[in-house]
Amino acid sequence: MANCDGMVFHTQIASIMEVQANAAVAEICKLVDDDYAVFRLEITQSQKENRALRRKLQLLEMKVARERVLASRPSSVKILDRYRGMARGEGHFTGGHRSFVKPAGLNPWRDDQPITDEGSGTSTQHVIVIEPAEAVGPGASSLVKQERTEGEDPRHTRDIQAGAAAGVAPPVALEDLATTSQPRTRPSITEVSGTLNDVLKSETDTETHRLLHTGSDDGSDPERLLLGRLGCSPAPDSKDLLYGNLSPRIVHSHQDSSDALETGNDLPRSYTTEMMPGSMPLVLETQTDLSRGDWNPYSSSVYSEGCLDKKGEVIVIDEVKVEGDAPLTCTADETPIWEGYSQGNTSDLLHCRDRLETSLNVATHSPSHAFRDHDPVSTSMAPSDSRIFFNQVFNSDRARDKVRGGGAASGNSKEKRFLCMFCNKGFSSLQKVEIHQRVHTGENPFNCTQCEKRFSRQDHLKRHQRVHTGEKPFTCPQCEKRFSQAGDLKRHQRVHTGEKPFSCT
DNA sequence: CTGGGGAGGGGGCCC
DNA sequence: CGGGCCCCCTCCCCA
Repeated sequence: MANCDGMVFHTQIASIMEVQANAAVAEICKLVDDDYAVFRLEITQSQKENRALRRKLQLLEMKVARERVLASRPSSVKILDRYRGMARGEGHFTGGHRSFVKPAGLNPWRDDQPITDEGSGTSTQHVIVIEPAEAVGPGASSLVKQERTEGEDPRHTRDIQAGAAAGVAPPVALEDLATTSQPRTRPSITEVSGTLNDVLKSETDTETHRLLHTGSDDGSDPERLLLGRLGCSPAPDSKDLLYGNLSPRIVHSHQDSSDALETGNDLPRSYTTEMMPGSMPLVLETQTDLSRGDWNPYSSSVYSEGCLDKKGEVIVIDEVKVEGDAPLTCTADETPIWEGYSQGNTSDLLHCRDRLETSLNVATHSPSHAFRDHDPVSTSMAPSDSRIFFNQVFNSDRARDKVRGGGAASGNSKEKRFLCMFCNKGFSSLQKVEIHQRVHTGENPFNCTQCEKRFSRQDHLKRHQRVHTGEKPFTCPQCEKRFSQAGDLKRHQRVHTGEKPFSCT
């Protein structure tokens, strides 16, 4: 019985001890957890303070370094100052700039100063610095970004700078980048932009990619610039239409300076052909250069954009401004009599044209001389010259015939102030040049209701419609034969007269 | 080969 | 100045 009681007693003792032990463990755990939380909080706060102090230290060092550079290299500081202005939204670059990734090792103020969080791995810095570029358009981008990546994130930087250089990305808001950036577990981007306050203000635990983007380099690629918008390819042989010195022709466009430098004097074909209003179809949005006279005041407003040509010599121009005189051009089969003449020199140009007229047996007593002396158009082109250009454009036997013989050779009696924007040929009235330009545009606004044929001129349509009506108003007095065209009758009458005006030489 | 028909492009004149 | 008309030259095609 006593043994039984002892057993019960021991069991109760053990139970009590177990309960007490569990309570003690629980209490200990609770204490540990609380202390741990407190310690973690303190550690976190210390880390924050540590980061803040580090950044302040680095910014002070940056400031010192920048002032040091200011004393030694004013241009660099100018860049930085402009960049700071951009960071504050105070302005924009007036000139072209080119951005590149500056190696971290070349960073004058960040050497050996990687901003790293505690325990982070290797860090790299990508600093994109703005440098002046010679010929980049006003829309050139300016991108200043200092990025610390953990481990590696060079692709991000490359993407940003590539986008900026290619101009594919519009000016990007900082928040947009923040929303698209990958979430991270710790702050990893440090932005160095603008004033010290700006930087300090950016020190938050939120993760942001801050990007200063003041514009897009939308003109870095001349090929895309020229051709992309209108979807046309440059004429593969358009260069063959050109002769002489092309350099005086200047095209202002959004062209990357590097490309321009690479091409050197050998301008892109599309540009050079664009600069030849007399040789190629032109599409100009602006033609305000008075050095060329008041030629073609109409056409520039008619065809504001597009690409067209009868023989596929497609030229597309988007916002070009032409300076200097219109150069003479010549096809390969023409005698390059003006070769060596300096473009842009009016006297040379006129001299050249005199030789042209002489060499082509064009009547030099034509009013084009007086025309040349009094009309500003003369500085660019005379009608007799324009025929040459027309020939160059189409390079066809038909065009050559027009140059050698009749056609427009007879019409210099009136002042031809209206020049075709495609071939520079002069016309006496706006209507005439309008009609003529349909040759180049292929526009046939007059269509026959009977056969769906289309014509560029109303009188041609009317003449054609005699085919359907059977009307033949021209009757031969000798044989009573009837013709629908007066010219046909005249030609026919030579059968009776025996006149053969064309003899083989 | 020649003549004829149809058409394209340009210039001039008149209203 | 624009529209219409006429004239001219030329080319292409066909019978």
